[in-house]
Amino acid sequence: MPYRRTENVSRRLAARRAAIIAAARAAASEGGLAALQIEPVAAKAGIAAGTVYRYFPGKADLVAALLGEMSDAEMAALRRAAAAAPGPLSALAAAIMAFAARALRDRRLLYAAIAEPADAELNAARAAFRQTIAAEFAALIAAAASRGQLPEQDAGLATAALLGVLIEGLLGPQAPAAAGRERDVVQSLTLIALRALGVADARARGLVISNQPAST
Amino acid sequence: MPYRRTENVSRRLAARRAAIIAAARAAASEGGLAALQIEPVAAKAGIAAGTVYRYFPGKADLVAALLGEMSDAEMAALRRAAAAAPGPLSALAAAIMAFAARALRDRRLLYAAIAEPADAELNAARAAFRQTIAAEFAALIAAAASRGQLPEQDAGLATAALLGVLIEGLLGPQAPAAAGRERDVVQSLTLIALRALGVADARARGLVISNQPAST
DNA sequence: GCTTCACTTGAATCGTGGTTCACATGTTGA
DNA sequence: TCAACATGTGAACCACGATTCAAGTGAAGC
Repeated sequence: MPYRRTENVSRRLAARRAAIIAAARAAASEGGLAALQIEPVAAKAGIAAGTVYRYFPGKADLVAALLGEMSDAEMAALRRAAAAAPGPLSALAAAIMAFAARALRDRRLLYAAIAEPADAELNAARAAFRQTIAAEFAALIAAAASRGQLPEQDAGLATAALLGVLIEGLLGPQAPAAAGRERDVVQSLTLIALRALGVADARARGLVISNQPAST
Repeated sequence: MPYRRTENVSRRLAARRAAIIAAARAAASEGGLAALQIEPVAAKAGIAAGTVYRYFPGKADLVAALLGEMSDAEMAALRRAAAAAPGPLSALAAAIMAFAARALRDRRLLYAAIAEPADAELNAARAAFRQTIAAEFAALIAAAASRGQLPEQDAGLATAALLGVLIEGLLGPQAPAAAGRERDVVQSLTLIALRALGVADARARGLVISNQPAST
């Protein structure tokens, strides 16, 4: 039996798989979904187009893998931000700011992932991505609501609205004007988001300021 | 000179053009953008595929025409709703409710028009559609702000956020649960939207109730 | 070195749906 | 009815990009 997959080879394969996903991320980040094509991605990863299909059954699976990675990273960041806050409402504010700050760091990529007009095949993967983030925010909202720090309201609608504020405010057509004043945008948008959820203006301003730096 | 276009023919042509747009609208309303294809639309309009190109240079132009019609209708409805209100803030609330109520009347169509993953060609037309609506809301926001009924804030961001609340709340993935309780959704979402803009919770509730029926 | 597979290649294939165009049919004014 | 032109037709064409696959390359064990 003259062939068995070696540890060494396994590592190489895994690395290549990761390289393909990284190439896909880079392509989407640079040129949006339009640039997320098999041939260019393969070229970026230094392999032939056909090889991609050794690692992913189809394009949809590749995109799903990329979105999965992004989803994990996003969730981790939100949790980290929330965990560092003193209370539920502050945690919610921190998570919102973290999301906004991260989004502005690579707007094109997030736009591609969450909002860019795309093939219907991607919708399932995209829905999962959105759902993951939505669930995270929903939990934070629920926590704050259970302490009476938010008014009674339809949780699903509130979560959707929050996502809407963030998506449209960060990625929407008027957002491009934000270059250079990311800090401002993050703070203003967080203020708006908190108000939308029912936090009084004055209180919201305080939360925005107390969660100041919003790095990472 | 043995041919000159007759009044009669002109009317027929105009009617057919309108029929094509209507067919496109129906297709999008029933099957989303995926159903908005030349051949099916032509069939719906009772003509051959090639004939569509006598009326529109290309698919993008057809879609643009449809979006233009929708845009006009939407703007008229918003203005009508706002005009009937007693003051600027009430007008804003009325417009928001009108938009939400109309959106729920044909969610699929609006989703196709504003948010559904689509070909990049449509983006220009779609952007114009969004821009029209955004401008309308921006004007209402500005009017209310100039009377001191809204706090100082970045107008563009506020408008984007408002659109985000509406789009995501009405058309987003979690929206489908709304069947049967449209009235509730319209009111809750309007409340959230007004709060996002800086209207205090209590005041916002009053505005939502006073603009009650939100018909048309 | 040699056999046996896994992995890689990239040109050819394929499906999709918008667009074209040679031809057919209508319409007008004489 | 006829000439001249507009309008309608739908099958053929085309571009695009995902996917396939027969042939080439490389690693593992003998």
